[in-house]
Amino acid sequence: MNYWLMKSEPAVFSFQDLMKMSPKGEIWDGVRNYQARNFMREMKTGDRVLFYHSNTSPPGIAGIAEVIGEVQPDPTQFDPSSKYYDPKSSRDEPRWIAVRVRAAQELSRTVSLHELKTITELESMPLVRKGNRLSVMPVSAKHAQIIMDLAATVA
DNA sequence: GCCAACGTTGGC
DNA sequence: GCCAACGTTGGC
Repeated sequence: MNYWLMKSEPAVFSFQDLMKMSPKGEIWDGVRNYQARNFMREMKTGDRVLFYHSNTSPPGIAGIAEVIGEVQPDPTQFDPSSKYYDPKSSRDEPRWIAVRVRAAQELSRTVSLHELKTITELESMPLVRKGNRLSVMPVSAKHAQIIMDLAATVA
């Protein structure tokens, strides 16, 4: 079982929104970055996802989600009415993929980016590095555990 | 709203 | 293949 981090703007889709979708979860589509896509390809059922709220105040880890089902072609790439439509993609050779996730664990509090930046052991996390814009990234089991332990403590 | 960082596009 | 121009992300 591997850990990942995925970013979402809570004004668009929040962890609370995902919880409302239980137990079916929601398809995570619209990823249009090759590096992020390549990470998604490695996702397996049961993998855990740190659900990160971006573009909000404060940004931070809002909950834990879980990958369910296999990685699949992102249906929005074939839909001309979707803002994620990609005319260069084809059903024979889909360019983009999506994955279904569901809420797995509610955290007792959000762990803010600011707080993560104060933890020495998390210095090597891409997330806390300046200028990082990747929306999907792997997280080591050790880092994931540190973050979940943090969430269980009082801020 | 600002802007740094980064990815993509396309002319050459 | 280079790189300027442009668009997007996302913290602040």
